[in-house]
Amino acid sequence: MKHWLLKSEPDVFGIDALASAPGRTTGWEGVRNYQARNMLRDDFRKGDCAFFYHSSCDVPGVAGVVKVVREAYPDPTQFDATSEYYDAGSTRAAPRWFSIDVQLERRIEPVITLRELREHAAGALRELLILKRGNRLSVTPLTAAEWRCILALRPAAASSRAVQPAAGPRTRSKKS
DNA sequence: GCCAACGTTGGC
DNA sequence: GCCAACGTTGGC
Repeated sequence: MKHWLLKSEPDVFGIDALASAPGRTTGWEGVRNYQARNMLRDDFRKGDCAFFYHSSCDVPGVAGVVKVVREAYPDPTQFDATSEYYDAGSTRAAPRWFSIDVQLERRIEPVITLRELREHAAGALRELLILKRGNRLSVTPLTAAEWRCILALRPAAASSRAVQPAAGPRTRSKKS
């Protein structure tokens, strides 16, 4: 099983939108970068896990965990003349862009911020692609070790018997 | 709004 | 194939 990080702008489609989508599932549409397209088309497998990352917003960071529930298929928005992702140069016979479907596994609350990820930039997340200078790809792979390291920043409550809350002020009021 | 770092485009 | 111009991304 592979691990991924998928960026989305919460103003366009965020974790709230995914949580309220039918089946908590969405098509990952609108990717218009060839390198990202190649990964979606060739490398994503049913059952792969991905982080849902909020970008271009007040608090950039990892907002949830999703699972790939459908492998690559032609991105329908490329054929939709009313869509901002419309691509007149693409045909149904030879589609240029591809989507996958992902389902929300769990939210991560509070969001694991980019700042927080950077605290590990000299250590376990040294090679994490989104921390590399200038990496703007909206789809990037992670190693299993990177995946575990990030997940360990917000252990799932149900899976650990007595996780010590992080030291510091308790300002959270969210229920789990 | 700024700006660095990319990717894409198009002339040659 | 080269490369300058341009557009986009995305954090700050």
